[in-house]
Amino acid sequence: MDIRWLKTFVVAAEFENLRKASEELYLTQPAISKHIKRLEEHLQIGLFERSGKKVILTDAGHYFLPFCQKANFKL
Amino acid sequence: MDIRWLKTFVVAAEFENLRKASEELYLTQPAISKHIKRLEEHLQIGLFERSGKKVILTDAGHYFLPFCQKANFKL
DNA sequence: TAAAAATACTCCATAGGTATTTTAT
DNA sequence: ATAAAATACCTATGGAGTATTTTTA
Repeated sequence: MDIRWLKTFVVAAEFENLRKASEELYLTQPAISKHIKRLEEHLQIGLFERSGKKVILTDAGHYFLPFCQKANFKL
Repeated sequence: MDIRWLKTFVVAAEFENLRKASEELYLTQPAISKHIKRLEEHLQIGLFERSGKKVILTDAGHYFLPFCQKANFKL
């Protein structure tokens, strides 16, 4: 698992908007989608609820977020 | 950067022996060598001193190890 | 000379991109 | 209609393996 997936998750969760996250991280929107998807698969947890063009944190996502923020990814 | 590189570093550092680390992690010895090499490149820090068939932690490696052990890699 | 690490190579998986499609507003 | 996310496809990189070479103890 790539540590950058976590950074992507944090930014995406803070914006609750993948396109904005992609700009923040200098990546494309599809790249962000894939990071999130692979993180969810890896953890076997749904982090975002998709309802069309909205993306909102699930309960699990809310639980996981501060843990990731704290880790801070200085590596 | 793959989070498994860190796990590999911890095990390799504890054994100071890449072959043993490879057995512990169910990987091959060349795979371990590459993990370490890429982690060093990524961090731009030498973690092990190579003197032929010995592999010993550098000062930086000693400094970095407890940080990685603490992180624990539950993800 | 035996054992440990590094290197060369091959194969396959995945990261990231562009282009496109889907869908909710 | 517009804008956001997902999907399809492509290329390049990297991960892990086997086989081999290097090195020193």
